[in-house]
Amino acid sequence: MARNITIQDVARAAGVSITTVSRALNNKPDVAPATRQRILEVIEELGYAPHAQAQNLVAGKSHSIAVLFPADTAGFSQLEFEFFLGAANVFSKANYLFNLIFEPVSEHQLLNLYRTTQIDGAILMEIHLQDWRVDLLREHGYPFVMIGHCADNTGVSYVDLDFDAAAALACEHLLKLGHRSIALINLIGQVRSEGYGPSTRVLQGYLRFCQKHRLQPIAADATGRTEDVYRVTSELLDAHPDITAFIAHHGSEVVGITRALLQRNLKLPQDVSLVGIISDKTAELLTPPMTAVSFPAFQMGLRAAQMLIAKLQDPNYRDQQILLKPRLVVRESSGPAPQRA
Amino acid sequence: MARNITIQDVARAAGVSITTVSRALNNKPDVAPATRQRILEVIEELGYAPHAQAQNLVAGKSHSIAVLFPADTAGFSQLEFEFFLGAANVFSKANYLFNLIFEPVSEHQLLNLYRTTQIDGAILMEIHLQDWRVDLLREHGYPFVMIGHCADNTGVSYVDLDFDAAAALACEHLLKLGHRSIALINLIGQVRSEGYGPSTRVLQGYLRFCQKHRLQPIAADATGRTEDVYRVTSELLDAHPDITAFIAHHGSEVVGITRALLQRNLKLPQDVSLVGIISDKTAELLTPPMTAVSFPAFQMGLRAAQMLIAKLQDPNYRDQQILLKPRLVVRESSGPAPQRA
DNA sequence: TTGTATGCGTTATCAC
DNA sequence: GTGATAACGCATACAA
Repeated sequence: MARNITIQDVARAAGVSITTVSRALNNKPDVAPATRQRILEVIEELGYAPHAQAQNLVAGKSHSIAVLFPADTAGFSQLEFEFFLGAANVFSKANYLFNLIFEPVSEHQLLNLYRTTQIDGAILMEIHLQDWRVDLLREHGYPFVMIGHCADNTGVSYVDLDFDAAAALACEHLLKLGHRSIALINLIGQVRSEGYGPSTRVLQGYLRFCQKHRLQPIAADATGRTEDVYRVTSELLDAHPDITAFIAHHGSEVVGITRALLQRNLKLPQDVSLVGIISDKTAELLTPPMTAVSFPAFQMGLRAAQMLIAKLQDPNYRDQQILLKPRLVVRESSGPAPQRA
Repeated sequence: MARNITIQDVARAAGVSITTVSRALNNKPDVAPATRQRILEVIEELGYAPHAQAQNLVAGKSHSIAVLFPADTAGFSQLEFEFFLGAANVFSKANYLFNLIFEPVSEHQLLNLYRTTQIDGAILMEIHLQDWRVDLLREHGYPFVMIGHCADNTGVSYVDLDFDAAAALACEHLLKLGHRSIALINLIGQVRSEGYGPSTRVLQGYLRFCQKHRLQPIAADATGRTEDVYRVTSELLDAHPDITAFIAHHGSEVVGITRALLQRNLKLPQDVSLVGIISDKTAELLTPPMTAVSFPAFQMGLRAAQMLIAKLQDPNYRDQQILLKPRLVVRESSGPAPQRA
């Protein structure tokens, strides 16, 4: 691997100063057409490309952003991938490098990402109602955007799905089908611990719906681990034989739930209905295709990235807080409530 | 957001020169314990962290690598995510930034990633038998590692699954169960075009197996799009009513195949067996859980990253070419061949 | 043990 | 139009 060509080499070869090369490179005026032409030819010939780090050093920017997605290895899935695709799409077009950070970061590490100018901004995922990362970055004035939202969102931008409404939407669909014993398996994991936004809001929406329609709430927590979901589902079925429907908060729960149903010879959707909050892709992958509140992860990643770029580049940017209305897609995992004894 | 603290500020506050600060920072000898102590205190107090870009500029490195995964939006799935997780795991520990590039790059763009020192190295995915990216980088001597492998792999490092053997393994399992009309739906897409490594090798392994055991090969190509797979599957079933088993090259095919079976009221595994080459996670998500050759994506991402780091840091590094032996996990989508008329 | 001076590859500010 | 020259923040050879 040969030494990298520098602007010096180009200048020398073109018989001009580096200043002029720089000007030609950055499409500045005040360069004679003939000179510019010659310089561009030399650049082409030498295969020169400006040293990004040096440019960044002068500009005081890194042209690189990070997506902080602390991954509970149990919980990853199709969904997160769609977030990344959406975001990467935008960043690549805006000429930003897109860094993915799966490891949970410490306070120190998070600040240092900015201080060292490794990143210009960040997208935070897996947001909790009280999230120290948000408080920290807000306090220091470092640019970031959330996928998700906190209890207190003053002065920050975010895009999130309205999980409260999503739960209600799923319940409503089931209620219309005649279900009155609807169980919710909620997601609480290692990363997604107590106070994890979506879990809290799904539960809230569910409980509110039950209260409003005088249904008995039947809810339980589980991690994304299949065995755990399986166990919790089984316990619920034991304790509440009248259950005719389940709501699955997350794709990772589906296996455990269906396995528990299968073991009791309960069929979807004849004996039990199941409604999820998952991506369309995943919903269609399942058998039967799953009735679900669409999780528009690609769009959310896209929007978040756009917001971050605007925040970094537009001095007049005003924070946006986008709460997406949920949309239900009826497929084949839900049906009329069965008549039981 | 306050201006960043620099080594100058630290030097001033500690009453020493920047050289001494630099020494203390990098754990060099020749710093009086008392001085070092004082400097570290100042650093702590000021919240100083060295400017990564400036360090990189001096060092001539970027401490950042890219994973090039040209994503056919149709084809993404669980699998790819596991690659990333495995790789990111290694990079984060080695203190490298992990860039994900989904957009297909041009020759120019690829070279420029290195020339501009945006990256020190790359992991190439979606490798074709003849892959211009590989030729280009090899020719220029830029460090990279492949997940996958080409026809000609001289002088490069890679990790790949032995797809040829994987196909044979799947066939063998089916043959033992009495199946003699085994159909293969192979994957050819936009990104995964003609000459895509895994597709070619799966087909090869399949054809060889058929020849060896005097089975009639029944193969067809399909993109990852569900409708396409569905159509192809249906056509195969029409043309070959004797088919009792399918091999699915990739997770994205499963929906289309099962849908076609469902429509004909063919049940898994009683009427038809289905064996995939997919990640364990995906296999277990399906109903029935799918008999499959495990795709150890996490491990492959991990190994590739380790190889790349070694290549970047160890001057004596010798290229490794790792072809993983496939492993079959029998689940519930395969069973004895049915007796037909 | 510590400090001075130079260079990494750019861009920007000034002269010419 | 063009070219010296000083930054950007750091590491390092060399001096002291």
